[in-house]
Order: sequence, then structure tokens, then C-alpha cells
Amino acid sequence: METIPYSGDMGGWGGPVRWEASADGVCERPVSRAATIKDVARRAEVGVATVSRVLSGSGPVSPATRERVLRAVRELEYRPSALGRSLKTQRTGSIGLVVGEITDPFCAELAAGVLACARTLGEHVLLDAAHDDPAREAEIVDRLVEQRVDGIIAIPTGHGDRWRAAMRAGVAVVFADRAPAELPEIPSVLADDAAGVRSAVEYLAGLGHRRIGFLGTTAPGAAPGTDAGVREATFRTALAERGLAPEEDLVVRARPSRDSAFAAAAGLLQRRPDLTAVLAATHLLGEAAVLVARELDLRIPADVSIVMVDDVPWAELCDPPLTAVARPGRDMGYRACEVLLRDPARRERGRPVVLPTELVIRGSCGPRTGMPGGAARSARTR
Amino acid sequence: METIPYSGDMGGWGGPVRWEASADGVCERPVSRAATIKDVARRAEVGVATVSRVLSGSGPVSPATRERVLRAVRELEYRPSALGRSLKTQRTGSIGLVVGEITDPFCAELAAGVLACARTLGEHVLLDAAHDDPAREAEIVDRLVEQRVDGIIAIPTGHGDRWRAAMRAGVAVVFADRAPAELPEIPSVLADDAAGVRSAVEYLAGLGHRRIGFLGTTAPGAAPGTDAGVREATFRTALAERGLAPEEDLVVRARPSRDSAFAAAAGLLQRRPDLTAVLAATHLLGEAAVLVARELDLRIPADVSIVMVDDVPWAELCDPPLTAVARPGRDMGYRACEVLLRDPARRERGRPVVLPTELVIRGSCGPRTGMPGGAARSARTR
DNA sequence: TTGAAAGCGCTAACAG
DNA sequence: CTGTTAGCGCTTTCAA
Repeated sequence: METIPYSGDMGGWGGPVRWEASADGVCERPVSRAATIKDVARRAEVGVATVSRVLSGSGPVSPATRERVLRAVRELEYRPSALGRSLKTQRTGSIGLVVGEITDPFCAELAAGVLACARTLGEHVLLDAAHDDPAREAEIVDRLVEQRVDGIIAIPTGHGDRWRAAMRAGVAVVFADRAPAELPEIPSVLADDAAGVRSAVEYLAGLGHRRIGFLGTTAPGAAPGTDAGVREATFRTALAERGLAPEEDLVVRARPSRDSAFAAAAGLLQRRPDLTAVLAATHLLGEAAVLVARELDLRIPADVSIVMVDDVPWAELCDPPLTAVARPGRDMGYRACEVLLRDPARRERGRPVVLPTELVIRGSCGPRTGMPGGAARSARTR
Repeated sequence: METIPYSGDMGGWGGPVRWEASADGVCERPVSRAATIKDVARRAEVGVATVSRVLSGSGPVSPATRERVLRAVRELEYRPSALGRSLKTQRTGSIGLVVGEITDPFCAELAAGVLACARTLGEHVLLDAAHDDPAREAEIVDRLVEQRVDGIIAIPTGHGDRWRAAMRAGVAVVFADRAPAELPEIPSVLADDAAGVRSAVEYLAGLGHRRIGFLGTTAPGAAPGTDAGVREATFRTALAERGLAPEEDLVVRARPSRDSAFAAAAGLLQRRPDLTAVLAATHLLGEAAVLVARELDLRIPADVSIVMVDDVPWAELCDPPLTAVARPGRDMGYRACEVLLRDPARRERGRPVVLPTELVIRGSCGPRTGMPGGAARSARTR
């Protein structure tokens, strides 16, 4: 048993204390380390098992003993170490959350949902951002596995290997928002993007628009089944169903950065002054479309109608307010967490949970005008 | 030593395997648990200490042994458990981050900064949101202490007790964005809100505005030294310096919710149709001001000029784009993490790190007009 | 250069 | 009802 230097004038405190020289090396002062279950047991004059029983509420303890233990706990400000417990129980009570970029409103919304659910279930959340970089994602997953998280919720960007490795290591995984086709065995919680895009196209077509531009994203892995793929594919299908030939020239893709989005929007709007509506597949693309339209002196919706996927707070503040396909980010996060933590059955089957989207109609779309202002537009070159 | 059921046809795999009945109780299949350092040692036919040495790169190991160990690691897909290591080393390599609400753009920006710095330092980030609720904050801090995080970065909302307890438990704490006056011993990283508000007031005053409204927040703890307090106090001071009597009627406070912000803005703008400019102390208040102005058919900036504290993405998208006091949220997060993890000296002293703000001038402010349109405004009552 | 062994703080049998 | 004890997976002396 270790011996602990004991200070007489501490009134028999009995807590863990050690003496350490302070930085200046002159005056010494007591530095307390966190109390352990042993310290509590010693002070309450009971065994460590009893302390554990009292604290976890398992097993029988006499009221008198319980009181003694609780008093010791209070006096020592004892906080059981999750480390010891986790090592023993093989459960850490924490989950990993891997998003693209936490400052992205959708990711943040999803994170909020995860946080809310995790809280009700008493779990901690380890957050990290992969920035759409598969290598970084792989590294994050590795580290999360080392931390022995009980599970991982991710908006995946990379390929299958690392995720399979995680599952082999015994870590449950649930995807949110995206579900790589190569990993059908991993359960996922998605928004019904297809329905969302379809509703947007139908809305625009119903307004009389015939030449609709599409601002999409280059799928990182270019894997079919990726959200970008779904949105673009649905756009084409929906158009075709209406008997509108999907002109290749009207579909442009950008990388997920503001610059790239802006360039894509500028390219589209300048190259095709004849289009009367734009469907932006992400809020970044929607933002770019609005900015570019403004730059080109295009009036919204008189000259060009705009719809975007993802309803973010600024959609309401925009002038005119932007029509958008709302996706339930928070619900998706909450649901993903539920699937991960309390729905092993569903996890087993791996069929995706699909949550509905909603077309929120505001003021950014109008009927196709006879004169789309092509002359004025082509005259200006940003 | 434990005995492990061994399956002949696994080709002498030697990894940790146990047999478990699957859910349906019919077919049995092998369920692997994560390999431990012992498994690796056994497979490489060395002692666990050697494995540890190889993996941590400490101590001398012969090339041959090292190779054998690394091969075993590879074959078993061994990932050292952070639990075991943390328990031994008394460092978890993770920090806690407590924000108000992760969907708040400023909080998210700050979180991104923390994430970035934590990553370079190899630390994990445990995220939680206190939702401006001191009780919740206290609970989160308690749990973080149980997790034995190496430190905590927080945008604090509650009172001192819990934070002091955390420090007593040996957890370093750094505040970001706010620094309760009651806890001067805890280091903090702040934005120079006073300078920011002052620059905004001077800008408006320079434009000729005399009756400037202030939309502020009710400080949760009402403690002086809180950001809300600083912003409002600075507003009054700056006004007074300009010889403008700070009319009580022109200062209103809201709780940090959209509804409350909207109500406050509506109240101010309706009650005082004579004011020509508004300074919003948060982006939520700025949003409310814009929405209310639009609702009341007030033109920005012709009828009313608006400046807000916190430059968020939508400020640029607003029409007209909103002039704002930019605060370096990401830098603050990064810096806070640095102070926490690699600047114990500064932590010791506890003098706040103050980062500069910048007035980003866009189109939402104009010179005071002779006729502020009071008649038209008071006629309408939302 | 290597291995054995002692814990880190906790829980969960298992005896009393 | 309560205490003793054996690990959980790892690092780290200390000998060999």
C-alpha cells in the first residue's frame, strides 16, 4: 500500500494529498489529485465494493453505511472516474460524430439532433470534422476506434474499407445524410432527397419554366447513391417525365466550397442567359446563385427563379426570401443516434430510414416571363 | 492465463475469438472482440512490454522483433485501447467543449477553431451544448470531469461554483467569448466587444444619427463583465462621449431566442418611430431587426440604418447587405485551445486574451435622412 | 535488448 | 449486508 505524506494541520482530512514544488521552486503548496474510490472507502471505513454499490445503486446497502459513504463522497468531492469504469465494463458511454464541417448549418443541425438524443441516453459525443477529405475521415475513424466509442454516426465521405474495419473492431456505425452504395450493410438515416428535388422541379415546371438550370456537386467518390448523385439524377428524371429534354449545358457541378460554387453559378448564369429558373442542390450553391444573380443585375424572381435544397436560416432573410427544400437535419441526427444506440434490430437489417422533405415556398420563384431579359443579361460580364 | 476456444480451420489465426449464439439461436458464428496488447504479444511471441515499446517508439527494440510485432499488429488489426493507456498515464487526450448551441453560427465557428487546434495537438473534443441553462451547464461540467478530460473550453453561462469545482478536480478551464467577473482566476479568450460596439456607434454617429436604438440581451446571470453587459455599457458610454443622452427608451433587452428577439425589435421600432438607426448586440437581434423593419415597410437604410454585432454568412446575402461587427470566432476557439493545452504560463496569470473586432461596412447604413418617415411608420402596427 | 510484474480506478463475482 | 479479490488494457520500472 502506498504511503501518503500527511499534513497534521489538515485536520485528519484523509484525502489524497501530495506536496509539490510550485513553478518558482520557492514556496511549496499542496496539490490535490482527484480522489479515488479507495480514498472514499478509507474515509468512510468501508470496502471499495460498498462504495461502488452505493454510487451505482446496485446491491443492498444499509442506510447507515450509505450515509457514511455519501458523506465521504461529499467531503472529498469524489467523482468516479469514467476511465476505470469503462475499462472494466467495456463501454465508454460515448459515441463519435463525424461531420463534414461543423460550421455548415446542415451539419450543425444534425449535430444538435445527435447531441439531444445522446443527452437523453446519457452518452457523450466526440465530435470531429472530416472536411470532405477521405484520408482525414479514415484517420478520425481510426482514432475513434482507439477511444473505444460505443458507436459512430457519420456523414460519410470516404470509401468502404475504413468503415468495415471499424465494424470489425466492434464499433457500430450509422450513416446520416449519405449512404455509400458500396456499404449497404451499414444502416443509415437519410432525407428523401429524391422527393425533395422532384417537388422542386414540379413546382418550377408548374410555374411554366422550361429551361431550368441545375447547380450540383461533384460527388467526392463519384459513387452512385451519393446524395449529389441522387439529386442530379432525380433532376434529370423529373425533367424527362415532364417531356423536357435535360440539356447537358444546363447542369453544372461544383466542389463544396464557396469559391467553386460561385464560379459554377456564374458560369451557368452567364453562359445560358435564356434559362428562367435555377435549382441549387445545396445551400452553398443557392447562396452563390443569389449572389451571382445580384451581380448580373438579374431580378429574383422576375428574371430568374431560384430554389435550393436545404432550408437554412438566411433563406428567410434573403430578399426575396428563398424557396427551399427543407430537410430535417435535426431529426436525422436524433434518429441516427436512436438507431445506433437503441435499435440494434434495425441496425441489423440495414434498411435506410428515410425522412420526408418539405418544399417551403417563399418569394424567389415566379411564373416564367415572356421576356427573360436576355439582352440586358448578356451585355454584362461580371 | 485464459484459454481461448480455438478453431482449427481458422488457419492458426491466433487472434481473440469467442463463440456466441446469434440472435435466432440457431446458427452459431464467431464474434471477434478487439485484439489486446496481449494477443499481439502472444502472436509475435514477445512480452507485452515489447509490443508497447514498438508501438510507442520508446526504448530500444531490435529490428527483427519490431518487424514481428508490427506484423502481428497488422494481422490482428490491433488498435491500442485509449482506455488502458489513459488509465495508466492519467491523461485522456481529450478536452471538453461547452457551447450554448451548436447551431449558432458563432458557436459553430468557435467550435471549428477548437477542432482545428485540437487536431494539430492530437486531442479529441467532447462537445456539449448548455443552451444557456446554468443547471445544464453544471451537469455537463460534472460529466466532463468524470470523463477526466484534460481540460475544458467553455462559453460560460452559469455561476462560479461548478467551475471552481472542476479546477479543484484538476481540470484546466479556459473561457471563450465570455468571462464571468466572479471568476477572474480563470483565463479567457475574448473578442474586443467594447471596441467593436464603439466603432459601430462612432460610425453611426458619424453618419449623422442622433437617436440610435440598442437591442441588447438580458445577461443570464446579470453579472457585470458579461458580454451583454459590456456591449450595452459601451453603447451608453460611447453615446455619452458624443454628447448624446442615452435615452432609456431606446435600449431594450431580449432573451436569446428568436421570438424574444423579434418581440424586442418590434417593440423598439414601433414605440420609437423617430429613431434612425439600430445597433443589434447579437446576430439574432440583427435578424429580428431586419425582419421587423421589412414588416413595418421601413427601408434599409433609407428609413433606418442597422448594424449588428457578429458577422454571419447571411449578412452578405441580406438585401441590402448588413454592416456588422465581425468577431473572430474561429480564432478565438483556436486560441482558447492553445491557451488550454500549451500555455500553462498564461493560464497561470489568467489575464484575458483579447482579439480585435472589425467593423465590416456594407450597405445597411446611410446618412440620417431629414424625414425619417415617422408618419408612415406609426400608421402601421404590424 | 527483453520480459515479468505492479499498478492506474473501477466493477462484479464470491465469500463471509 | 459487507469486504476481498481478480481482472479490464495499458505503461513503466526493474531485473535478467
